[in-house]
Amino acid sequence: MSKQADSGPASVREPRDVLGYLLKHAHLALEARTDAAVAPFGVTSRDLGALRVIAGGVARSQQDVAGTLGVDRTSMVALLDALERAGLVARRPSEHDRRRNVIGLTARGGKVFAQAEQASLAVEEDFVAVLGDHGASELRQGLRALVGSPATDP
Amino acid sequence: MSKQADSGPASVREPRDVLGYLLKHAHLALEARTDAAVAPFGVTSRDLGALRVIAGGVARSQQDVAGTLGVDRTSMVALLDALERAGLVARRPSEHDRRRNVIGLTARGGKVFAQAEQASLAVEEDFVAVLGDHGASELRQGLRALVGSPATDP
DNA sequence: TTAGAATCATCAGCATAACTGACGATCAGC
DNA sequence: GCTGATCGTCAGTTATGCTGATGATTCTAA
Repeated sequence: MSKQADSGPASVREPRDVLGYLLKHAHLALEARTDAAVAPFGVTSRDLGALRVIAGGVARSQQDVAGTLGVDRTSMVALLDALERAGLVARRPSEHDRRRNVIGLTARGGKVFAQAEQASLAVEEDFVAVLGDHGASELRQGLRALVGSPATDP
Repeated sequence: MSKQADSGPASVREPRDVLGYLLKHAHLALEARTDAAVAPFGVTSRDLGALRVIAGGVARSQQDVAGTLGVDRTSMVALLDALERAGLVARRPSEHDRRRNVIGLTARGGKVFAQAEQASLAVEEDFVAVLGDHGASELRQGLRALVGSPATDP
């Protein structure tokens, strides 16, 4: 053997001390619960994210929606294909720039979004309940600060 | 067109108000920075996570490592294949249970881990610097609480 | 003691999603 | 008007998770 090195020098971080681990697992846990909660409405948490941005009415194009969500532009094509097939959103070419598609919710899409969003909110509140009201809002505050600052590249 | 519904009723959450969005993007941002910081050592943030668990010396099998990290057991095979090919870890059959592989760091693996972990720590500290010491520790605290509570399934 | 169930590492196959690069259609600036 | 950039789309590659199967091994119970 002799190829095996000494491998427990006491100074090794526990996974629970690693921020990346915490962020990943918190996200996975919340996503799993959200997916379960919105599945009855025929959508996934991913779909709901897109519906939310579209409902916000700020996005001017598919790439706007994709960029806002951090989804790849080519994945957004398929995502919207599915939502359109399900009758939840409608694409129409922009009048000002016919390269762009303007995405809007259909009447049915609006209803589904409202219901799924309510379920998602309930899941979120339950998820952060252990922190208490104060702790929950501080967590959001902190995360917003992290996400808000793009980088420190010296 | 008439198929388009009213799509901006003011009550739509901004992405920044959605916990899932915040967790996902905070994780992605940190992961990207970590990957950049540890790349010079020939590993990814994913590799580093595995090295960390292995260095901890608690894992008794590949599946232990995979389970701790939340990585699929079948993906762990390929991950360890790569680390082994790079000479950073070594598999050997357990003496007590020869179905299991005991994974250990090689001497070189220990060095790479130490260097990459240091770089990763620096990235983390820089990443949470905007929160201040107090805010950073509160964030970790909150996340630990979220990850710690498995579920509330009524 | 031995037969059947369970566990571990591995592999193959499928699904999802990110990424790159290309294309046609369209727009903007010179 | 031309050139270059942008938008949606498609094709192909890669990475990862999941399921299910296999062989080797261990455990359990009769």
